[in-house]
Order: sequence, then C-alpha cells, then structure tokens
Amino acid sequence: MAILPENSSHLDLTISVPGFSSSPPSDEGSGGGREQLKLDMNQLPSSSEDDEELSHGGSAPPRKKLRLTREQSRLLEDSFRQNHTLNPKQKEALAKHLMLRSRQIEVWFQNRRARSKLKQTEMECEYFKRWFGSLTEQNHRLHREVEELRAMNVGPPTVTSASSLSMCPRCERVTTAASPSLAIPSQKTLPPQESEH
DNA sequence: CCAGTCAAGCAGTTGG
DNA sequence: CCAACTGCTTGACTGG
Repeated sequence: MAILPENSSHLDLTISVPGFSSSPPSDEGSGGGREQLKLDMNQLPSSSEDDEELSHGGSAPPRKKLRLTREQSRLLEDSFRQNHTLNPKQKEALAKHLMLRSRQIEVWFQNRRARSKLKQTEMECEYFKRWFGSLTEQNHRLHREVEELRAMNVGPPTVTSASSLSMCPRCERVTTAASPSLAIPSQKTLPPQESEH
C-alpha cells in the first residue's frame, strides 16, 4: 500500500485502498480564506534562540502561538513530501530558510508525522468497517442460499455443515468458517471493495 | 523519536 | 450586528 502524504495546508493522505479514496482538498482551501496574519512571532527571534521562554522572568509566560505563513507551510509541506524526517543539517537549513528555529522545524515534522499516521489509521478503520459490513452481508446471503438449497432438498456437496462455509470474495474459493481465508489481511494485501471484482 | 496532551487562534453557529 | 459559545486545526510541551 502506498501512503503518500499529499500537499495542501491540511493533512491529506492517500491510502491506496480499492473503492476507498481520499478526496484531496483543493489546494489551500481549508475553509476558504483562512488567511493567516503574518505575525512577527513567526520570525526567528534574533536573540536567545531556543531558551527564549526561560528568559521570561517570573511566573508562567503566556504561551503565544506561532502561525506559520502560507509560504512557510508550503515549504514545510514540500520538504515533508520529499522526506518525512530531517537530518540535523536539513533541519538547520530549513530553519534558516524559513526564519524559524530548528526546534520549530523539528516540532512541525513531529506533529506532521503524528497527524499523518492518525489520519491513515482513521482511514483504515473506516475501510475495515466497510469491509466488515460487506462480509457480513455476504455471509447472510450465503446463509440464505444454503437455506434455500436445504429447502429444495439439495444438500450441499459432501461437506458436513454447509452453514460453516464461506466464500472468499477475492479468490472465490470456498472455505470453512474457521479457515484463515477470512482472516484480516495484511495491510499490503487489502481486501477487495465493492468496485473490485 | 513518538504518544499524549495542552492551549492559542480561527471559523462557524447561535441567541439576543 | 455582535458577543458568546463551540469545534477544529495546529504549534508547543512533556514523559517515556
């Protein structure tokens, strides 16, 4: 499965699952016009680098929030697409280029990775729910079929209990219920979706 | 580095 | 129209 974190100012992952595609938000969109103000806090503080907070004497300093500019976000996204992790040199270079502290770059990448993962997990969860639904439905269908055959007095062929049979939708092999053919497949071999087959 | 969390800032909604 | 509220996004921090 290919996981290609895409661009846009928001998380956007592509998980290549049949019949289940993420809709890439149109570039920059995100609620149209969430234009960010270019606050000066975005700029690299000229003095006292990473431990600037500590320089706030006394009690808890107000945790002001940096808002990245569009350009900064775009560049970060670009480099994230190229590489999900940065070595110290890259980090430093990016920080310099974006006029941010390297710690900020580091944090941004950490968050980005975490949120990509989260998004991917959510999508997989959605997918497995659908898959479960379709398997359940298929199972019911097959049960009905067996009942019909029974009613017609045409017993299922030489298998002790037909109700324990199920059909693998992909390879179309009949297996017993306990057989591993219905086991959750590995991510790399995701199951078929409605459209497939 | 990651997972979990906090909290700022923003957009959208709602009630007066 | 506007303040209050709500929900979401995202930068930052902490502990392991």
